[in-house]
Amino acid sequence: MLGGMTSRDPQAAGLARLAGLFADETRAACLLALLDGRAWTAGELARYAGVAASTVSEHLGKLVAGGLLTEERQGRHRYVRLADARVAQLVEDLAAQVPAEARRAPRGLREASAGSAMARGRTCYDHLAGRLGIAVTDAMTRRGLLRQDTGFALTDAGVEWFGQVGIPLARGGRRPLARACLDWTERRPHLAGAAGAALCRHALGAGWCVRIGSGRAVKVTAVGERVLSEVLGIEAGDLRIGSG
Amino acid sequence: MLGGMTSRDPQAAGLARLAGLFADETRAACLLALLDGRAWTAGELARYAGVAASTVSEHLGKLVAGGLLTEERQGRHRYVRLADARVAQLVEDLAAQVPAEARRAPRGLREASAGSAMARGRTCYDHLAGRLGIAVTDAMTRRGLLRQDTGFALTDAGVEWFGQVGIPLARGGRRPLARACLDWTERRPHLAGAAGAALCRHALGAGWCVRIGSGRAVKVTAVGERVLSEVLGIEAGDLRIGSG
DNA sequence: TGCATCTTTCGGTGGGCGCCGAAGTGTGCC
DNA sequence: GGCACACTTCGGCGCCCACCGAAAGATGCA
Repeated sequence: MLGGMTSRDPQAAGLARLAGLFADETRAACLLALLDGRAWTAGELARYAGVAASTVSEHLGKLVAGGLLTEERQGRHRYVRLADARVAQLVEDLAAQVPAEARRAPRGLREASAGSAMARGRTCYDHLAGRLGIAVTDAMTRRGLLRQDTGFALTDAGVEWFGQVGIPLARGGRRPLARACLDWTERRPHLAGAAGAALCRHALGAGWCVRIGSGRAVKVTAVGERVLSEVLGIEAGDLRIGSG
Repeated sequence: MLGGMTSRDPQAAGLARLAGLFADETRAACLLALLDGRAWTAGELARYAGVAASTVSEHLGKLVAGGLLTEERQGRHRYVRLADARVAQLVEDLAAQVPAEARRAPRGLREASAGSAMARGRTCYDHLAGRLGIAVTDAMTRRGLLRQDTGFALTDAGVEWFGQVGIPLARGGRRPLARACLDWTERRPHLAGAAGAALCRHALGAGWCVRIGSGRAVKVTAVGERVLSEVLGIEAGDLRIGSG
């Protein structure tokens, strides 16, 4: 539309341009893959998306130019990652609005197994998601550390809890401390924001859970089961609610 | 890409399809116009967007089919509106991410005057925005009715305040009571969600403010100034902060 | 019934863009 | 130096889609 002309409505033009970055299946697949919060090389994304390397190279150029990704060159590799938490949130928000029809039962055994592991626990950019994320969020709400009835915020007891457990909360940053992330497999909100990121970082650092393979899936360790039971009252059964 | 073939990644395909609905300047302009929360006819949108009626007709068909709009036929008119608050939120979220470069000083005097009125106060789907929305949100935070330091939620005092002022809060619905909406002119969060909608509805119903013309802009009345001063301690000057 | 208004359908046109393979550039390794 | 590898650039192809005007369909009004 409107060839080289300047646009009549800059806001609409900007919105259309931004949305256009998501409006291609290959680019969308890349963005969803990058939602694991880590850096991927161009070649990995090309294989993942099933297109030629040259194709993904052009896509990454657009995504970087559009501010959605940042890149880091290391030798002959081009690493890209989501630019920041706001971009991750945008991807999540859009993905959460995708009509449910798009979810389809996995085909093979391997795929089904991987899907099940993902459903149990995974990271969503920088916080915990899946049934693990929900269990943590619910437990915090049950114990009065988080309130979801009038919005979504940590309580004073919740802030204190982070200190007691030994997780430092960086307050004062521009990022909200607590925010709801609506996951697209479980359809329930779970803890995101600076507190969610700190919790996830600590959980991985302290060995409460470990990453499975190279993907987003995480698994609660024996240590993790004990600690989660102690500090939040989460029992192992709570992680298996709704099919295993 | 991938002609009639079924897609390899349904999630990515769904995301791309959804984003594609926003990825056209004319459709984006329609969605932004509809962010006033009211129903527009196809002809109004065509004139607004500056395209032929036949063109907008096709666009509306796609937006309705995609679930972003609902339509209501009345005689020879086709009224469309945003499907629900979730869609409105999605439009807001995307618009808020548009790089600031897209905002440009208005050209004519008429346009500048309209822009100024919009900046002072307006509705954003179903809640108050602009400097009015910010003033209300800040005042509620200052008075301990809303907490933004650990997330975004009404406090118990805030829930009580709604009752005292005579604004019924429909709790228990699936929609969160309080939610932050990041406006794209003021770059600060203001109150959205069920409570924000109830407050806006009451403010218009009780004559605290009135709509200006046919657009989104609203103006605080004399009654409104008095009431806002009484119940939230907002003085008239608070609405003029940051250029008038 | 006849006319005006709002909307939709259809055919045609042009441009944008996603895709690929081949060739080119830069880097690491032996 | 020479080879392998990761990525980029380029040319070309084909499809999709936003656009318009003309004509048809639907509705309200006189």
